[in-house]
Amino acid sequence: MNSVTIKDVAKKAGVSTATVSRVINNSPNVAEKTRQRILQIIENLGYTPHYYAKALITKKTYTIVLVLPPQKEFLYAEYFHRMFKGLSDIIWRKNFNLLIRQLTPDKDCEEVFSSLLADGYIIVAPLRNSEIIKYFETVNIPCVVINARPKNLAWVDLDNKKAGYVITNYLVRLGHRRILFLGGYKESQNTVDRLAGYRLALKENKIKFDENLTIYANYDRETAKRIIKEKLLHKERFSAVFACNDLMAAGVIEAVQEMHLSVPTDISVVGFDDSEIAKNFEIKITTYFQPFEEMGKIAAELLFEVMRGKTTRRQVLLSGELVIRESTARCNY
Amino acid sequence: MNSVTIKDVAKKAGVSTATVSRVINNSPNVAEKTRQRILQIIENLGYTPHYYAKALITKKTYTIVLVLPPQKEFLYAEYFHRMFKGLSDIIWRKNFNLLIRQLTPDKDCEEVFSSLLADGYIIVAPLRNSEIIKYFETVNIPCVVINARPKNLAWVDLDNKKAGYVITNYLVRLGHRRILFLGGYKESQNTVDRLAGYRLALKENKIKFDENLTIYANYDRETAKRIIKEKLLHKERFSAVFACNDLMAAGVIEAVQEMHLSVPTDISVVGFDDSEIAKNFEIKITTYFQPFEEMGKIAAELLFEVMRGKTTRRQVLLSGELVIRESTARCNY
DNA sequence: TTGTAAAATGTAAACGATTACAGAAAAGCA
DNA sequence: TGCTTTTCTGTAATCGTTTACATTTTACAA
Repeated sequence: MNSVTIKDVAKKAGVSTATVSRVINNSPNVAEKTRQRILQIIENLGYTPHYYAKALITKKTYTIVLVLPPQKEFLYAEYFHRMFKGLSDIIWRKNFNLLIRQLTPDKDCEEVFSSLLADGYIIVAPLRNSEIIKYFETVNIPCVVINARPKNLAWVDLDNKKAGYVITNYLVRLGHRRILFLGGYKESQNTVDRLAGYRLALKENKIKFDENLTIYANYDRETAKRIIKEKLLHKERFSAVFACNDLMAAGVIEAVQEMHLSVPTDISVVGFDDSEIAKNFEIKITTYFQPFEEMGKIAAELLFEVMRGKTTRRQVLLSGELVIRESTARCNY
Repeated sequence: MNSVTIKDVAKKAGVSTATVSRVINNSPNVAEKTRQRILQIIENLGYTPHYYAKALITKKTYTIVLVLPPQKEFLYAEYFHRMFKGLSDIIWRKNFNLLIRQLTPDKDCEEVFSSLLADGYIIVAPLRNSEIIKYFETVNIPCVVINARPKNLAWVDLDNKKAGYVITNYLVRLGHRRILFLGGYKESQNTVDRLAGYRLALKENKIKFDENLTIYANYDRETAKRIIKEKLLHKERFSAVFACNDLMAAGVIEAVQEMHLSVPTDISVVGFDDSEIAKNFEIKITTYFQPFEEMGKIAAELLFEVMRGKTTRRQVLLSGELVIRESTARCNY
């Protein structure tokens, strides 16, 4: 590999490695003439310091690890990519390296991390009761969590309750009273919080909460489709669906259409995320924009703050925005 | 960070660091009793070897660098994610680290790489005349290139000429004779090769190549839309469009519809990539599936072969597959 | 010219591991 | 028992840097 070392440079320049090291690190105490000469030699030899050797002694790796949750689909998910864009921008701009690691369900996290040297960690959407969070809560290594809110760590997250509230309120103002809440996983914190917002909005509008109108489809399009079809078959009455992602919203629309009803005339549908499918589906889907890119960006910035020791637990709650498209309309009964 | 070192273990066990090192590395020459005792102590102390120190001496980093081209949009692109999935699967399974780096237009590549120690590199879609390729062609560091075909390096790529041929042939067999070729960038090798396939198919079918039917829209949806509208306004005659990605195909469909024509009745449209938009667009788009995930997977496997010194320039050409959906039909005039 | 302070450079230990070589302990054998 | 062979363990150099401290060189004043 890169086999020219500081010693080669030193020898060629007729100085000690210490001096070379000093010019590399811009130490002030080195004669201008020497500095120029050494710089020239470095250039000629094509020398670059050995990252690991340097890290070994300075204990700075200039590496950030991005830790992803173990779900297989995660790497395909659009929100991940948008977040990644935000993150990487900041990290690369600072000339840090970015190392990615997806957790596996089996592997003990400590084993993975203690051998994965880095200056900081960004942990994305950890599972509930995830080992990693516990690990980072104890070890005092700089880290920032995205989409989870551990008490003692820095994090950035979407205000899901507010989002649920905004969406529901919007539908209510369109005249809808029987709004079906279509969650992801029942235990997913995102879903739980959005449901809370949904219920709050209902309450404020004096609409009674109906348990039959809360169902879960694991963020999966096909599941959503199946469930909604069943509901319609069983004559469950609702005039609007609030789906916890756009994929499920698409499934809902398909289901409605296959039951010979129409969106939005008969049933209004709202998605979540503002992903590509919402923009391009045959009926453009009304949805709630999540600022993923900004989340990534903020997480990275926050991490650098944590690494500088400025803070260890600044916690940032972001808002998204309702994007109204074609899948929602006034309730007409 | 992880501050328990091999010395701590050695001291606690009352042996030398050499012995501890031997048990860590499963050297056979260590008494079973000692091994067990040391293993126990390692466990208790939560010791893990320092990655960088180890790398420094063994010259193995267990790290692969994924090098991305400098286009900003790249990180958003769906094909990147699919590829990434294929890659990362293999790399993580082998317990290697995956480091991602996007090139910047300004930064000199050598500077970036010589300080970025790793065992191997995967270079994705390098720009024509890219510095990196030249660099890797000279330095003899294990690497594999995706979507480019440098003579002296290992690579994996799609057979774009064949793809162009297959698509064009399909359209011809539907009765289309005036097929508009909508390329990405004029200089992009992908576009060039697909165009070659297109021309070959025309030739074999005795259809004269018409220069006016070859245009470029930079892989951009809006540009495609604008250009097609213009063509239609100027009464350019064509019954089918072969677009070099699905995004442009979507733009084409929009243009056609806005000119009060219909897809596929009046004009057939074929996209490329088989991305989400092709599956979900209001008219499901006929397209050419690119096996991105497989490409990533093969690239990673190939890289490991190269690293083992088995080969340095195995070159793999993959085929995709035509996916017929709703945007194409028989030519009816 | 000499003395002193400041600036430049060198020496050597350290970072946390591995490993060739040497030395000690154990085992095998007569 | 003593000698040889095998197995186990320790010593110390090494990887490529940085940096505290020591030393040399330079600059300047008297």
